[in-house]
Amino acid sequence: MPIQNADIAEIFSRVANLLEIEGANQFRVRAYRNAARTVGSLPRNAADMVEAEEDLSKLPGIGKDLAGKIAEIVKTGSLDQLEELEERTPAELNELMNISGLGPKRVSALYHELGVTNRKELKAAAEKEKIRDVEGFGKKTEQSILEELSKKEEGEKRVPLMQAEQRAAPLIDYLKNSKGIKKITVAGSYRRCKETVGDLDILVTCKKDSNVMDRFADYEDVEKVVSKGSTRSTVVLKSGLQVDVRVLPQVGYGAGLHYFTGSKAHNIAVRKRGVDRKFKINEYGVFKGKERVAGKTEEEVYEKVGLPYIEPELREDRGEIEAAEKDSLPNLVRQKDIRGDLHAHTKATDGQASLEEMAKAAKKLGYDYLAVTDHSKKVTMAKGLNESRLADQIEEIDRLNEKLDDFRVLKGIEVDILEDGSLDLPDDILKELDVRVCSVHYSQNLSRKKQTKRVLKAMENPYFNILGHPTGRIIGQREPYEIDLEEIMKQARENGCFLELNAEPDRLDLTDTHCKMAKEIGVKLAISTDAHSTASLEFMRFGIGQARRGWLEADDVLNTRSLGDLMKLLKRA
DNA sequence: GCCGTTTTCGGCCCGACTGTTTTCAGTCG
Repeated sequence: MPIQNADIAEIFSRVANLLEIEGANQFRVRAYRNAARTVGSLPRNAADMVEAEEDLSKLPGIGKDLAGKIAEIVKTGSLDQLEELEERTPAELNELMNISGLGPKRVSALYHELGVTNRKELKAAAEKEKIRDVEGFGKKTEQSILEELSKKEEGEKRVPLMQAEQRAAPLIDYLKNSKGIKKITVAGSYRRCKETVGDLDILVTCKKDSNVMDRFADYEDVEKVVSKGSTRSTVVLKSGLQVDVRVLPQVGYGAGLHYFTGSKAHNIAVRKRGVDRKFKINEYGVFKGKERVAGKTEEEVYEKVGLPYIEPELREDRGEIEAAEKDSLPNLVRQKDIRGDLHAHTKATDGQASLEEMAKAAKKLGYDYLAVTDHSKKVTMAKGLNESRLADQIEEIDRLNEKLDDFRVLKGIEVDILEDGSLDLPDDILKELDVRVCSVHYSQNLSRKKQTKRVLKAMENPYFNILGHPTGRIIGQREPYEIDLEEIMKQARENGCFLELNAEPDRLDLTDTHCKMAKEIGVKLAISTDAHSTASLEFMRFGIGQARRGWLEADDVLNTRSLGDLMKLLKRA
């Protein structure tokens, strides 16, 4: 299998960690971290770019040296430099860096003073009370290391955005009732609509005598108060989610909001522009010397560094600064651009609501159309439809459409793509439909080559419209299946097919970088909820967030089209 | 290691909180 961008990112990240433990120049370390991030979120395969002999040193933060290293990794699958580093410094130390409270200096000290190289040895050293004797450590640090180690070793503690929403809402309501509260906002990756959220950053402006910090620490769902100060406090909730509250002065609210919305990489890039213009930018404002010259709004902050306002979803330092500079930022798709939903289930298969209930709920959301796309027969677990039951549903939809004003239920199916690339229902029934979402549900573990071939074959069918949940991943539960999306997207564009951005919060399939890839290739996406109930039609907002993170504009999205235009686009050939 | 309407060398974002100190290093975001 060709080297993936994530593999390259992982190697650079390990190099950065080991260099840092060895005490290398911090800016050199940062260069590797930046490279890991840049390559990891590249909308194209770096391996293909190397193959095509493109100049990788044109990428931001990638110079001649790192470009050469990327090529080396692509060609050999490894990096000599990393192997040399690992001969000097145990690779296992990487895992110790993930323990909260341990950074490069402490990991290095533990290794050199006590010979600790992994969690097990660290635990033994802590239990024998050896850590407290190392310079710079003490009893408390030793104790907190033991606490961290006793936690279940979870790789990633990030939670899906929807879960974060559910934790945030009651906490915000509670904090609003503190004394002297003026404004309260959730910033961080939550505001950037990232698919998963590592912690909640809550910003507060309030009067001087507010009790918000005390109240925060007393919140009933708090498991542990990590730190508590007058402007910043951190707790861990019983669910394991970390929450930070920061108190900001009103005059610098925009600067604070900008600062705590991040991303870190975006902030660094903006602050650097500030330095170039002799400004200092921090969470309190934009300063010239000691004088605050801006910061009441985010717009002011951008204006001072010579940029137009940049939407939170774009703030990842993935080219948005450069685009802003050239005044070529995308005009991001909005919820109100969406005219309908193209993937929904009913009671006929595994949905919870009737056809009519689903249609009425969609109409209530202001849509013009809803495609009913129940499963096909292969999905027996969900009582998938065979030819005759689908024919019955088609008639039922005709009858319903006669009753509905200004709204159209589209006849559809979520038809399985079988292992040989054929579709699970014959053409003579598929041709009776308005829209066919084609999905892989079985044989997900084929090789990359076979899986890609399977979907490419399916797209040859003239009734193939939209590839449903294109990678099959379920966040935190199921890895995406191996598939060459770049090739699929190019073929989809040629064949007049589309890909779905499944808005279900545990799927969000495609990712933000996939969306950007689709835009660059020129294939349109359908943002669809895959709703199995009337309530889940509202998952559209998560899909919109993801699409915005992928730089999509209304024109890049299939279901921003009027019914008439949509029907034309769905007719292939 | 990267990068350049101040620069091809000398810079590289900024502040809060904690614990171990006795003025600050380390970590985190």
